[in-house]
Amino acid sequence: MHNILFDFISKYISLTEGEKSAILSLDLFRSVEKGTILLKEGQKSQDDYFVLKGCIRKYYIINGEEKTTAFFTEMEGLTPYCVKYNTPSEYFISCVEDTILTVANPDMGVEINTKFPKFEIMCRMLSEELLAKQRMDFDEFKTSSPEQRYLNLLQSRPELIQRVPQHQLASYLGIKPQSLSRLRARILEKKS
Amino acid sequence: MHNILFDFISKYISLTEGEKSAILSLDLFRSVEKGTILLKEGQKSQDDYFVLKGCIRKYYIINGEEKTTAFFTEMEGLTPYCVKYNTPSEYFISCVEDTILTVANPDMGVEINTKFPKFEIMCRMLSEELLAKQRMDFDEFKTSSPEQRYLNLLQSRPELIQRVPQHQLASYLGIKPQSLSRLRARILEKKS
DNA sequence: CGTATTTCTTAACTTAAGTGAACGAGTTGT
DNA sequence: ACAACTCGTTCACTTAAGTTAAGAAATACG
Repeated sequence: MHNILFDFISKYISLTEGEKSAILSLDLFRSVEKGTILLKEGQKSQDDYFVLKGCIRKYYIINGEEKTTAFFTEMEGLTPYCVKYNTPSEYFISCVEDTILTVANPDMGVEINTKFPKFEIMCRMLSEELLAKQRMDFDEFKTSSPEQRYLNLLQSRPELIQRVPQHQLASYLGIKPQSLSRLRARILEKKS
Repeated sequence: MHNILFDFISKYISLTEGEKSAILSLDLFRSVEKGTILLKEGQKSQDDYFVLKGCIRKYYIINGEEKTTAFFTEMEGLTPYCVKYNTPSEYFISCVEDTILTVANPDMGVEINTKFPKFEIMCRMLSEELLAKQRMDFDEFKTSSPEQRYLNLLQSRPELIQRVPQHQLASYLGIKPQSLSRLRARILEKKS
């Protein structure tokens, strides 16, 4: 389990054994059951998440309807907006599957960053990378039709379509479940 | 002009006079005419932009059609994807208005970050902030209809609607210019 | 100036997504 | 084993965006 985290970190910086044990001493690892809600709308939280195994989902409830805006799977992390700005959360986070993740809070971040300046560098690299990726994803979303977005997802994260219920996938694509069904039927028809 | 940049930086870290002159010695400032294309599709570039005054636009050309995905105005910065990954650019960047901006490259960043570690911290803070904002914007886009997105933009960046041609705004909202016209007419009708 | 070009709007028609309802398959709980 | 629920699909109908075309308004330019 720990190795998954250290393998990930090693993509950015190299760690000494001392640094590794400093991280382990923080006791970050959590195992969470499918369906567990990690964060609720209106709640204040200081927890950052990083998924080691499994899948978590971010969603809003708008006019009584769930609107899923993101899935985080292996090697993906999430700092909820409410953590950065210490405001009540606007959205929910729940586990799509049984999930193993790390839970950190900003205090730990500050502590680690002060002790080991290279973490500061890693955090910058990681944020910059995620920002670039996020902007790409946003651009792709804006410039595509729902059908194209579904086909893109089929290319880029085919496993997600298997792991996640259709109605959550639909709202992730910005459409209703019925439209996703229809759209898939349309694609099948075109192929034949 | 310099003060705009230093005021911005001072939101994150405080600078000594020595640090300020180190920045000024890099000769970052550029004045660019409306219509100038700063980056073309297919081109490799090492330039980061930060807008001090004016407005720049990022757009793709897909099937011969311009698809605008972002506008950057005062106090907003952009590191093109192709800079981070040293690949040919997938999009264009051009000036919507006469614009004053800073142009930096990663080497300067490395130089400054090594000399003044607090820049590293500022870069992390800035990236994290932009990432959080970007995710909020994406969520809002996904969870809204085109009409709602237009109304949101009217709230959040009213000046942009004045500064930018309608057809560019339309594609920024993910629709065709004709649909934007119609949608605006519809809103006016509702009000009365 | 006046002409050319770009930009915005309007209209008629097509296509696709939203809505409400119904149905069957699969799951949960008792 | 049965009832209750969730989930995905389908259908008929409504609404809004895409498409094509035309014309008005604003802008650029010789």
